Amino acid sequence: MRDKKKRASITDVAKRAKVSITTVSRVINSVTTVSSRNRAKVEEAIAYYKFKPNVNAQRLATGVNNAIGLVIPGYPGIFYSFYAIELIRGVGHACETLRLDLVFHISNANNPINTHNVGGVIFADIIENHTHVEHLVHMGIPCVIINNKVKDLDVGYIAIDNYSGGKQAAEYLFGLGHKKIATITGTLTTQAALERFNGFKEYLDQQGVLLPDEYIYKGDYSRRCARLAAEEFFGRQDPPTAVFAASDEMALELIAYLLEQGYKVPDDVSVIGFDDNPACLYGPVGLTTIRQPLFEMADESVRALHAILQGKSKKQKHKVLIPDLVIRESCAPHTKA
Amino acid sequence: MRDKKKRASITDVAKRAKVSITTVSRVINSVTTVSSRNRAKVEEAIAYYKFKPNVNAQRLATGVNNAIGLVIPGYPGIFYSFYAIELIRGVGHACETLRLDLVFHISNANNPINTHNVGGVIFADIIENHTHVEHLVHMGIPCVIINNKVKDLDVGYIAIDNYSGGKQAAEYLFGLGHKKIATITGTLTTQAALERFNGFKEYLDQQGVLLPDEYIYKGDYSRRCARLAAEEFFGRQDPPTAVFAASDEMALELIAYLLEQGYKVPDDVSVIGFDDNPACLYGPVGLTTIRQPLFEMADESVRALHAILQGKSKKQKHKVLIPDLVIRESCAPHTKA
DNA sequence: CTGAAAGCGCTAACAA
DNA sequence: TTGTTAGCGCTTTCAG
Repeated sequence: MRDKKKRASITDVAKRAKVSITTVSRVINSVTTVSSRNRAKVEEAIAYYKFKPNVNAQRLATGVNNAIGLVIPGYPGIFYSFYAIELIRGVGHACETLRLDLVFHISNANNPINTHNVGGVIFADIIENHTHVEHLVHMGIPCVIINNKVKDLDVGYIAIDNYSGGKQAAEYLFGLGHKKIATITGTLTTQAALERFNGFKEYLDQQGVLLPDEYIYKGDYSRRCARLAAEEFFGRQDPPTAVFAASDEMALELIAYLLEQGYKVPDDVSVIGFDDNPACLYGPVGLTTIRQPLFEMADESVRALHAILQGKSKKQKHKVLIPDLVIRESCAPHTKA
Repeated sequence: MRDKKKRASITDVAKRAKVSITTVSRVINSVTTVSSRNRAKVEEAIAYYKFKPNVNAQRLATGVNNAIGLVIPGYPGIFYSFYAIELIRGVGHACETLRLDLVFHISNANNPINTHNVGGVIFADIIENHTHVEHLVHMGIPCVIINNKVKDLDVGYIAIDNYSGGKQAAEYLFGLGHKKIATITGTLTTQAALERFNGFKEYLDQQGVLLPDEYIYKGDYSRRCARLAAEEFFGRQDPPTAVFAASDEMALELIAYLLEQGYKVPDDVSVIGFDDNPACLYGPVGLTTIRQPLFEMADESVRALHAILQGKSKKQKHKVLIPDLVIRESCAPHTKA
C-alpha cells in the first residue's frame, strides 16, 4: 500500500538539519568525515522524524542485498524434525547477529518459490530442489547447501560426514559385543540418510556381521515409523540385541515401546540414536547417540554466505564436519550367550 | 556485493525486443494493453535473459512492500515448542500461497530487531516486545499479534479463547467424576497461559472443587518441568486422580513418567493436554486434549495483514477462536471411592 | 496501443 | 569536510 502519512525521507532530514542529503547519508552509514556539529544536527533531525532509511532504495542504489533466503523443503512433518528446527534456529540466530534479513521459504515441488530479492540462498536440504539451485547459480546468486555435498554445481556446502556417523554407531555397538544389530534408517532418498546407513552397514560387513533385511527398517525419521519398526523387530522370534536409529526421535519412540513391552534398556536391548537432540535428555534412559552439530552447520553456512555477500570471499566454501559419539546410558555390553 | 555479471535489466529486455521499457513493464505486470506481437517479442527476450524484475526497484517505485515480518520470541526452547513451530509453518504456508516474502526475526530483549523493509509485522507473541510494537505502530507499519489480545494499541490480533480452553478441560475432568485434579501450567507470564489457568481454576472453584497449591505446578511447557511436576504430584501421599497439562508435550512426558512408575493411564490417572499436537498421536495412549487451531491462527493473521497491505481493508482485524475438546483415550471416569 | 520522461530514496564519484 | 550530480531498475502519468 502507499503509505498514507509518508515516512520521512532523507530529504526531509537534510532540510531540517540544513545540510545536504549526502551528509545525512554519511551519518547513516557512519562515515567519519562529518563534522561533529553537522552530525549532531543530523542526528537530531533523524530522531525528530524517527527516520529509518528506506531499505529498498539502499539496496537499489548499492546493489548489495543484505537479505538471505532459507529454503526448507515443504514435505509434511519437516517442521517436527529436530533437524529442520535446529537449522532454522541456527540460521536465524546467525542472521540476527550479522544483521542480515532472513527470508524464509518453504519449498514445494509444484509451487516453485521466488527467491529473488535476496543476496544469497541457503538450502536446508536439496530434495526436489536441484533445478531451483541450478537456476539461482545461473543467475549469479550464491547458494550454500546444508548437508548435501553437491559437486556438480558451483555452490558452497556445509555438511557432516554421515558415513562416519553411521560407522561410529556400528563400531560402538560392535565393540560392545553385539552381533544381532538392527537399524531404523532415515529417509533414504536423502544423501544424508543414505550415507549414514551405508557407513553403518559397511562397517558391519567388514567385521563379518550380517545385517539381514529383516533387521533393516526403512524409516522416515518419524516416531510413527519407529513404532512400526519396533513392532516388527520385536514381534519376531529372533529380535536384535541392539538397534541403531537414524534419529533420536525414533530412538526415543523405540525405547518407549521397549519399556512398555517390559524390556529393559539397556540391559535387554541397547539403543543408539543420531542427532543429540536435547529434548531426549529427560526421558527415562539417557540416550547414547551420535552428535550432529546442526546449529553450527547452520551458523557456518550463514557466515559463508555473508563472506561472499561482503565480497570478503570469492570462492564457495566446502566444509564437512565430523559427528561424534555421545555416550550416555542406553547401550550396554552384550553379555548373554 | 555487486553482481559480477550483472543481471539483465528491463532495459536489456526492451532493447532485445525493440520496444520501450514501458512496454516491458506492462507485460511484467500483465497489463492487457499490449499488442500480442509485442508481447511475444518481450516474452522471448525475457526468456532469453531469464529476466527477473528487481524487487527492490519495484518496491521503491511503487511504494508497496510485499514482505511481512514474523517476530518469534527468542527465549531458549521456543523452537522446540509445538506452538512456535505451528505458527511458523502456518505463516510460512500462507505467505507462500499469497506470494509474500516472509522475513523472519528472532526477537531478543537486548538485541532489538530491525523489522524495517517489510510492509507489516506479525508477532507470534508479545513478551518483551510491547515497546517494539508501539514503535512500529507509530511508524505506520501495520501489526498483527497472535494469541495476545492487545487492546491498548492500534493493532490486529488473532487469538484463541484460552479461558474457555482451560474451562473445558476442567469441565470434562469434573464431569468424569474427578475431584482430585492437578495442573501443570504453561509460562504464566504470558497472557495465554494465564487465561488458560484461570479458566481451569475458576470453573473448578465454581463447582466447589478445591485446587490446592500442591496441585498447581507452574511450568514452562517443557518436558523437563513436566517430569518435575510429575515427581512432585506423585511423590506425595495423596496424588491426584487427574491432571491437566497446559501442553501436549507436557502431558506426554507426564504419561511417560506414569507408565514408568507402573501407573495405568487412564485407569489410575486421567491426563488431558492442550494443543492437539499430532506428534502425540503415536504414543502408548491416545491423548485427550484441547485443540488449539494454531495453524489457522497463523493463516488468518497473514491474511489480515495482506488485506491491509493490499488496501482492501483499512481497519485492524480482531478475532478470537474457540478451542475444542478432542476426546481420545487418556481420560476415564473416576470410579474408586 | 506505445513511448518519453519524471520520479521513488538512497549512494557514490567527483568537485569544491 | 561538504555538496552536486548522476544513476540504481522500475512504475506511472501523460502525450501521441
